[in-house]
Amino acid sequence: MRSDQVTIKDLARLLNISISTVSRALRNASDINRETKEAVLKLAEELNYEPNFIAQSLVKKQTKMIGVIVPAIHSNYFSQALAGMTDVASEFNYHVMFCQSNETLAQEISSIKKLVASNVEGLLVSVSKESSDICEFEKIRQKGIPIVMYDRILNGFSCSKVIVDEYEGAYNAVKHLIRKGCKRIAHITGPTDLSVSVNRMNGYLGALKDHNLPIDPDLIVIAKAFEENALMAVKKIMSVKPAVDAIFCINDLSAVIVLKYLKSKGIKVPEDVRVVGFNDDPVSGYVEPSLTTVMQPGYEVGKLAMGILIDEIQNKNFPCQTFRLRTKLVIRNSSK
Amino acid sequence: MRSDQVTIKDLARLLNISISTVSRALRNASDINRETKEAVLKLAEELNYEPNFIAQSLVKKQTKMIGVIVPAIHSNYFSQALAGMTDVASEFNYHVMFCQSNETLAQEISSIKKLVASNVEGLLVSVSKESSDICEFEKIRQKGIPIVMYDRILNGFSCSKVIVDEYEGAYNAVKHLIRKGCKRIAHITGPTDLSVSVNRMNGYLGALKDHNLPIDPDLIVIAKAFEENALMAVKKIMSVKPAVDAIFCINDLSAVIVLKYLKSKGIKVPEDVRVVGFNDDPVSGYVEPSLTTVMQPGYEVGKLAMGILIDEIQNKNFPCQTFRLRTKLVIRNSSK
DNA sequence: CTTTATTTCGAGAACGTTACCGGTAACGTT
DNA sequence: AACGTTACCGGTAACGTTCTCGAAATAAAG
Repeated sequence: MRSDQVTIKDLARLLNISISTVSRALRNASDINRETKEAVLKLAEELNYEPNFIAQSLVKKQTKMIGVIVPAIHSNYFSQALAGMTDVASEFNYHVMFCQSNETLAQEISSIKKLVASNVEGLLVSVSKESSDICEFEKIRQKGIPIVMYDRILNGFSCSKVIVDEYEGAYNAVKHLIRKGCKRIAHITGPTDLSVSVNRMNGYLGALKDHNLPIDPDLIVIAKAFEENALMAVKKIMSVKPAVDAIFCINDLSAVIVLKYLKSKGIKVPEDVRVVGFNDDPVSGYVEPSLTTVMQPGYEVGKLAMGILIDEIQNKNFPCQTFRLRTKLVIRNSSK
Repeated sequence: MRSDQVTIKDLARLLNISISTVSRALRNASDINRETKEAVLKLAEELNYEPNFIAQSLVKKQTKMIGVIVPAIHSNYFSQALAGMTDVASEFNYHVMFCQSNETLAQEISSIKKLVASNVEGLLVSVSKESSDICEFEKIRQKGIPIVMYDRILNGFSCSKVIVDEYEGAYNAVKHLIRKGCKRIAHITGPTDLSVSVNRMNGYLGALKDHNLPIDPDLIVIAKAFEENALMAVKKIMSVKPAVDAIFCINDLSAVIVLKYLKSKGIKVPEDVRVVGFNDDPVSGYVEPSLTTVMQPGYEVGKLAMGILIDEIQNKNFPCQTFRLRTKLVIRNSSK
């Protein structure tokens, strides 16, 4: 903040009128003479006057700032979401203040506190993998600050939420495999307490059930840290008899590891085993064979979440609806 | 901003002391009695008092906010940089307000204006592909707001800059190819007015010259929109006689397209043609064969740039140095 | 017991703006 | 001539802090 800033006072002094009049002229109120108003505007232009946003914030009690918490900004999906958010925010003249939680609860909480302390008017949060506690968020809401959760939500906390329909995405992916004639479809999932794991797993189970395929517990393997444990998982899966003819992976990076392993073992994809991932990460278009995957509309999630939040801020009502965006199955060579 | 906020006034009233004393207690000044100070702190804790950041900003003339402009937030490199920035910022208790230029000059300018109007204390900018005009930035600096440019810099504008040594990166990549025995090394470059193109091209030329290899203009092909024109470029290159034995690409995505084309034509990589990219995009580890590439330390660029900016803000001196971070050649199968 | 130093505190201005309340012309109406 | 409208404008209090200055209370020194 510069100290040489031109203020409303300077304009008033130079024009020999009161600061109230200048203020009125600037935010074109009704009770002001056209000529004086024009004089003020002209001088303001000449002196390059810019209203002091901080001072305005103080009296109007609004900062036009929105806090966004992202688990990890590298990650194609979240950066897409962030892009959607900033686009909508700037359309409505809001600013976004942005923090990373780096997937830890501690950083998440400290970020939230910082954002609240900077008087954000609303919060957009996707919780870290560690988070399950509601009470921190309850505190924020008690202060009257609206929260919209996106993607990684906390079920116990009531607020507006924007998520993608992972169940349907997984369901359609597995249905696609079944239509291709697969009968023994394995699933590599994540930790059972994560909503991503649960939703995608349920979609998998639902599709099997609806198509009268038996559910074989041996074909469901947990990869605790996702791609880091995917290799172990695929090894385990490929050792099961009778052999599987498809693997549905919780995300693309795991699927890529699976593809690599299968190739190293001389197992042909998609002829011997079909593989499907989740996310539509850029890699999936580049691997060999290219990977069939479930596209999540990250940009749209961001746009919608920000739109809802701004609406809640401006209308001061909090409907607590949950919006579920649809995924899209992107069929590539790994399942053809 | 909530209206039910506990203020310093409330504390004063409840304790029957003046607001000045409360203020002193809160920012532990020297001239205050230990007991009263403790009483204030205790009550503040009980009532959950949080200082009003806006009010503090107004009188202290500092907002603790830094504006960051990114050409495009999706893009692994820039999101890495952003991660580095936010990490450093939060370490020094600064906040980052973030805008996208989406590679257009218009959005870049409007973003800058918005950020300045919100009283950011400094600006971190990577210019869009369209930008070449200095005067907008001159205006900002005249207001006393420090600017640090990172990655995509404007040479004509004097400020601190953080870039990666693309020349050296390209030079080493080409040297690596030469060491592998390559003699006819082609280069797919970008538009000639972009600094990325120029720097990498110069590195390529430098390495050839230093190793006494002739420069063949037929082997340098411009792909105007990078990867979108890479296919045409590689076709042109492969039609040149005598045949090339290596292709150095301006970025990884172009290189991946090159790899695909060569594979489709039955040309073996690295046996017939070696390929090297630039950026160390995540894809490069997943393609087949995996891609040798030049790693740019995005996270470090962000950290360093933010560190310099904060230093300039706090010490109010603007040394206008240029920092050049080193790249790292990541050797994978496409050049082995 | 006065004088001086030290500690502790309060009053009030300031930061730049908005918003409310009232005042003064000028004009028209009765 | 007295009154009511209207149009325009100024004074001033807020918003929640920090900061300077001086005053009061206490302690130390003579």
